Amino acid sequence: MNTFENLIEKFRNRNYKITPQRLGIFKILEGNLDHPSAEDIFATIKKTYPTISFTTVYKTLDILEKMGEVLKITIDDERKHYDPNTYTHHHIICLGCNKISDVDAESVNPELPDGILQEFTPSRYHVSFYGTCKKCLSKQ
Amino acid sequence: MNTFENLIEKFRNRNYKITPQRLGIFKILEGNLDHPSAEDIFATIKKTYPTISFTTVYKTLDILEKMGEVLKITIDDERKHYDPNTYTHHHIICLGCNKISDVDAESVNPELPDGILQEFTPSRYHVSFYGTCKKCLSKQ
DNA sequence: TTGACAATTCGAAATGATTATTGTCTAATA
DNA sequence: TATTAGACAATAATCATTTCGAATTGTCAA
Repeated sequence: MNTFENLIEKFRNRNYKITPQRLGIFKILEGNLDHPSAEDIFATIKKTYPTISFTTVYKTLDILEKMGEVLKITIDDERKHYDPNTYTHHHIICLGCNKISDVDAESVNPELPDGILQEFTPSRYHVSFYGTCKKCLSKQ
Repeated sequence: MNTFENLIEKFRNRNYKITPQRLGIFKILEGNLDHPSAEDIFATIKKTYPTISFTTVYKTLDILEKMGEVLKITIDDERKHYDPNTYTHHHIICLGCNKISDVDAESVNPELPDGILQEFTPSRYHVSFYGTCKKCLSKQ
């Protein structure tokens, strides 16, 4: 995702107001590799703005998603996660601790068979790898 | 997934009772390539068993999932879908009509870079291709 | 700097998917 | 036949997410 300043600029251009709550959310997301859920973000920002509401968090994330500045990822059964890294990339999910990590796109190269390409025009794809991380493996 | 008869056998072996409701659900799932949601299944079986409850549908699907006879797929933001095809395979999702279709696994071969393989042991993976199907493409 | 106004906030209540609980019924077994 | 475990439907509960209305606050032009 863009830098903090970049996002402010983009919000201004679209006539979205810059509020301290939104700045707080931008700050949490900037460079964040943890794939936080809405609740994670809410919990974090509550430390700085104890009065912020869940609604504000959801609305801001919604705007960011529609602007293409964050990805809403649907790989967890329980809740959605947000990823400020909008470059094409993939995820590995540890079935032990549920931690989600990034995988660069270049190395992963799934292919669609010709037969399907005649019926379907792909615009993007996403790969989810499920398995066990080193830490969880050693615990077993 | 197994055939209808096969499932009955497996249920018997685990001392799960064979009820007409469950048979109805088995029948709906057998060979089903539509990736129905719990609600889809509920709506269909309601035609045969108007008194069946949502709970029964969820419980049966839950048992089937735990037995490894159906996959619960989490690619739709809104709800979960169930897939009786438990062989490793992938999905294409049309962004126009939301239709989900299968892609055989053999042709798709995503790879994890070595660096990650040292930190993470994958057990399975799933690829979601997003795009537009022929029908929706012609409508544009 | 101020004032007006639309955008934004908050909190409560609503929603929709899913899960848990409960009392009743049924079928298998002793 | 009596006992009992499991399955049923209905209902209530839960949990993430959305919606709503009223109060508040950035923003911009005067």
